[in-house]
Amino acid sequence: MSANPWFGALRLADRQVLLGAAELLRLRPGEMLFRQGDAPGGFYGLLSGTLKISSLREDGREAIFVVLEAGNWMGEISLMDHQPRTHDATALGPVEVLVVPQPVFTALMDEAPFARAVAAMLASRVRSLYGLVEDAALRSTRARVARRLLLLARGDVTMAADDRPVVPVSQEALAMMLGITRQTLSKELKALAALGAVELRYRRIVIASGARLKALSDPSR
Amino acid sequence: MSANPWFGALRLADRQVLLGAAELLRLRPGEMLFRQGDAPGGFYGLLSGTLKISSLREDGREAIFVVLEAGNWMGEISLMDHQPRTHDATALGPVEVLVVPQPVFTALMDEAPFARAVAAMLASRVRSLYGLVEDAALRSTRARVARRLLLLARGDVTMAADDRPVVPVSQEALAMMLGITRQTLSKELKALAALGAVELRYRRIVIASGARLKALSDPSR
DNA sequence: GGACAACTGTCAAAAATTTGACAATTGGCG
DNA sequence: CGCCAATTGTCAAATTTTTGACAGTTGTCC
Repeated sequence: MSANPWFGALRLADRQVLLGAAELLRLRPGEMLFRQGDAPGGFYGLLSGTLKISSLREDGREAIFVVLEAGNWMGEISLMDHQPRTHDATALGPVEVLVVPQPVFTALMDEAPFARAVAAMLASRVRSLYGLVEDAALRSTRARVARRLLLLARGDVTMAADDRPVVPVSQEALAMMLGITRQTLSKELKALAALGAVELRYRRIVIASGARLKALSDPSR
Repeated sequence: MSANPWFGALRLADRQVLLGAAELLRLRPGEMLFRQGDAPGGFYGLLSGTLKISSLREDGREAIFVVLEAGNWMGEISLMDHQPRTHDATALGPVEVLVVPQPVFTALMDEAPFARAVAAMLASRVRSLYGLVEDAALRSTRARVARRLLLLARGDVTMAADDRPVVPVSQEALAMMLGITRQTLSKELKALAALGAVELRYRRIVIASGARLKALSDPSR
């Protein structure tokens, strides 16, 4: 858990409080940690497994916002503004989550170092969200695909030593993250593959050339 | 300035430190407070006027993210992570800004109440950004137009007593906020007008029926 | 080692959006 | 009051994306 930069940068005392107060929760594949509209629950630390943060569309399909990997903490927003959850969190496989009760979190926020750390976490979240909004507003579909692949690759545990990261995601899921259809994504991926930026595999995408992909992630529409 | 809920909720002492350390900066119409790539400058409080936060597209056009009204504070993200600015901030008319130097801000962050307040501000920012991302990913163009109008109307100072808020923005600018072309926006606005939700004027849009507009802001694509 | 479900590749028609172009309207300013 | 620049209305062609439909692949689970 301490491998996570945010958690690792906390004061020892704060880390101990969090871990000491936390309850371990196990989720089966497909089980939900929380869903849209739920009351704020707690402060969650992902111990192992991956969580899908998504939102249901009216037509029954879903848009995936992000896939969280082990080490991440989340849930602080609802705790801070006492508003209900705006997304669903679903376990993609077996998941272990640490659940820190709201009162413990609130008490920690009375100390400047912890409050500052939470603010820093939120700041980085705002930054990456700005990136997403910018993408949607002014980038071509191709560039958006490229950027999302790079983003997903960064959190990659599968990162191979030879700098050919593997993004373990189905095209269906990737299309949902981008808010486009599978067919459109498929066409763009083909194009990226033809350019030598990626290689397509079953249920995963290999980044053949990060540099080439990055070059393709700039152009506007 | 204290009319702003965030600033008003600060401790008296913190408000005094901010105002005491701040320098007043006046901008002429079109002048820029900062631009993409600039080093973090300070913590900014908008005293009067409006600021446009935008980003330049490769083709020379711009995407407008948000238009800030007097009373808002901003700039805290760059101060927290020491990363350069990701957007341009341009004065839309004559503007007065309070500039709080970085060291003063950093010092304030050593106190829990202020750090907590900043975290709360960031949390609400994350929430509204989530809304934008969600819109882009899974809402129809019509719904996105409706939602943006409602969003812009909320910050409306022109809010008339009879509940017919006026959004003082040109169609060109609104299209840029939504990342669509003026022609597409025009068609959608026509449709909304035909449904009695809005009335189109020169350089402004009157919300004829907030309820009807809200009903139209739900459907996915 | 099959069987089967999940995933990917592809096509064509329909729908939506962009591009480019030009006329009509509006409101500020001299 | 009248001119002018900015804004809005509208069209049509070109492009992109979605919809719907199937066939082919891949990997997992008996």
